[in-house]
Amino acid sequence: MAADPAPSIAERIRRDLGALTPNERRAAHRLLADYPVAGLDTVARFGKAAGVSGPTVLRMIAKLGFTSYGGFQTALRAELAARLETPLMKGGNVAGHDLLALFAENATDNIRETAANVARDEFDAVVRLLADGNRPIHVLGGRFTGALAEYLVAHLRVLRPRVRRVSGDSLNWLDQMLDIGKRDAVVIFDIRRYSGDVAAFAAKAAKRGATIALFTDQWLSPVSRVARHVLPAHVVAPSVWDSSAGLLLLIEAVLSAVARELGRGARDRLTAVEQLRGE
Amino acid sequence: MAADPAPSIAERIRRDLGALTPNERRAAHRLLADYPVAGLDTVARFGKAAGVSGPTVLRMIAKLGFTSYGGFQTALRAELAARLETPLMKGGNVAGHDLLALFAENATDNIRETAANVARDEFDAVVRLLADGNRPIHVLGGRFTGALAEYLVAHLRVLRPRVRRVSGDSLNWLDQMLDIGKRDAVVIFDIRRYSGDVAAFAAKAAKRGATIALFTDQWLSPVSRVARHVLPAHVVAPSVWDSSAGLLLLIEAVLSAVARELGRGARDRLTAVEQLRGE
DNA sequence: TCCCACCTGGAATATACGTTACAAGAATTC
DNA sequence: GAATTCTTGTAACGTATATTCCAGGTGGGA
Repeated sequence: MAADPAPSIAERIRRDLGALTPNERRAAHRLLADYPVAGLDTVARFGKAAGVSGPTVLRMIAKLGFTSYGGFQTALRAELAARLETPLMKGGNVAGHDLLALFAENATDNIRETAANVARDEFDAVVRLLADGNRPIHVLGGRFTGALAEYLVAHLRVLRPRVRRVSGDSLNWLDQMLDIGKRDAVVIFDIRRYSGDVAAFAAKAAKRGATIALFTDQWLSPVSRVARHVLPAHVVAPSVWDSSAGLLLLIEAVLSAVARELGRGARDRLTAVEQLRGE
Repeated sequence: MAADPAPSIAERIRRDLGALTPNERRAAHRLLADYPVAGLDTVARFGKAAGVSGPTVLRMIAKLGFTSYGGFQTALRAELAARLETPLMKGGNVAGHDLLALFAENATDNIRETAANVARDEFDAVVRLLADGNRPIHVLGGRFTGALAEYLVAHLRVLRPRVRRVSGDSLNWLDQMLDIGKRDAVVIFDIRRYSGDVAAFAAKAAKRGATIALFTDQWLSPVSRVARHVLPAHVVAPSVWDSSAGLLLLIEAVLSAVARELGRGARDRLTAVEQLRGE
């Protein structure tokens, strides 16, 4: 009930995320995505789950201010105990059998969780990346996330030039890979079940030196291992499929922030586009 | 979600409590009292907290059917992860009112308003329309809503045949109009600023006798005049553009309802598709 | 009262684990 | 393009930990 005065470990991670090295950040993301269970495992298994080595995990822990892994785990356990103490029954089922109301409730949960778990540094970094008008942007989505990729592209194109959606089937992707180099940014959408094709594309792009930003679910697509920035959304839904509400939140918030970052330049461009359309 | 079929560790303890020796029982009670955190500590500390020795703890664990303390802890962690998966604020509230939090709040508002204002009869009618597998479906979106159209199509295609997205620019639409007749259903996405092209397409399709379902904003696109069913969403956002969160809610809820309506048929189709993909 | 079966914890042991040192590689700066 | 700093994983190390063994203790039955 009462907000703890001392910053929780999760908060500390989000705050210090900027001071971490890329692989350390990967480990931190893994912890946030599977919080706090991932941290209760052994160093070796924790590292393996995050795709980094044990020492990297320990360095991450050290930068958070813990002198030993044991102390870190003790803190996690204490936090967990405090949390589990308060009954976690979330207010009884108000939804009843109204499907729409049920979905609305679920979507708001996902959105709240997503907003709470995204590291602000990562968010800002992605915004800066997309707001760099000189840097070419390539956006790729999977089967269902392709629509989200299109959503992002349709809006981003209005704000800035050099935005391209990587489209067609996976065989054509490779052709489009030729244009990707060190200065390019690649935005990937990938939620479970993760697409092998998308992961392969991301890996190749990373190898070519491109900066990769990943929109994924809370369990993190394997692409997270090669991604420079990761924005995880909660996606669980009472349905056959997961819900994209959290991802959409991230996209819309990023777009708005990019527009603000670009300022007047984007506005001019926006009105110019409108004018062209009007004719 | 679904209650796990395997008995939880806590249940196992309660069941086997009679078979335990007095001190083993003390350890078991300690675990139940501080579940599952106590069991994630070291054997020595666990024992000390319960007032018994390490070996006693291990014998207790062994009687529960675990061959090693490590295995026991792994089981506890797995159980904990499953339990925490259900929405539950991770790591407390995020400090400060940042952009993401602002958007999250706004999105939840939109979603709540949308759910409150959609007529349930209309919702059900749209679901029945889309669940009619014999009726061809044509889906059309505007510049920004095109992505939402694609989202709907990508999912609906898995559930049923005869789903087509009306794509390309507005000149090509007319060609695709030829296939549309009295038995066809046309799904239109249109939010402000409303597209004249889309409205024209909808009017023509209506004239040909097609049944039109419209996803729009709270002020209603002019298409609503020719539409048979209208689902309005709230879209206001603190940004350059409106938010599609409410529309996405409607889409996902409709999809889930259609899946339920189609029942086993859709499931079979869904698994068949997955199998094809697997090859 | 003695005996026996069963608990129980202390101490020894083997192992898994956290930790540290180091060298190779990547990124950055001049 | 070269030099330097930063980043990262491998391998060796020492320690904390789980595990085993055994002796002391306890309670119940003849």
